[in-house]
Amino acid sequence: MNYWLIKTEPAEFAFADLLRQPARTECWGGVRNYQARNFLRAMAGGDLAFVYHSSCPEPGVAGVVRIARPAYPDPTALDRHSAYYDPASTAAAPRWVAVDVTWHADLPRFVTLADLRADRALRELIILRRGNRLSVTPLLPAEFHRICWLAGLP
DNA sequence: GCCAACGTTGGC
DNA sequence: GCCAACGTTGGC
Repeated sequence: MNYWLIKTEPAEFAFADLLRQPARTECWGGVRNYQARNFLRAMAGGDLAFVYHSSCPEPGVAGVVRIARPAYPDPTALDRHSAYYDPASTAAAPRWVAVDVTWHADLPRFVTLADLRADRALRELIILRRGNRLSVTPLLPAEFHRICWLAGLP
């Protein structure tokens, strides 16, 4: 079991929007950074990930998803009408990947960015590093469980 | 391979 | 809107 943190802009797609998707499942694509892509590739079915809201009035951790389907070619990269279309990616040689994520748990408490920064146990969290921009990052099991605790999960 | 220019991210 | 930080691009 591996643990992850994935970013989204809630104005585009918020954690709560998962509840309105068929089977509470969404294709998580559009990642266009090689390091983040490699983390997507490293995900296994059943892994858990926090969904983090960024570029919004209250940045922070909003919920937990489970990886329902591991990496496959990102359909948005091949779709001419998608904002994430990449002409350098082809069906024969796909450059980008997506995973499917399924709703796993709501959080009793929204964990703000300030909460994360204030917690000494989370000092090494990748997204707290200066200048970090990765939209997909791994979490240590201890970090995952610490954030669960901050969120009021059992 | 270097590196300047440019674009993007994301908190504030 | 600002700006720091970083990734990518492309000329050389």
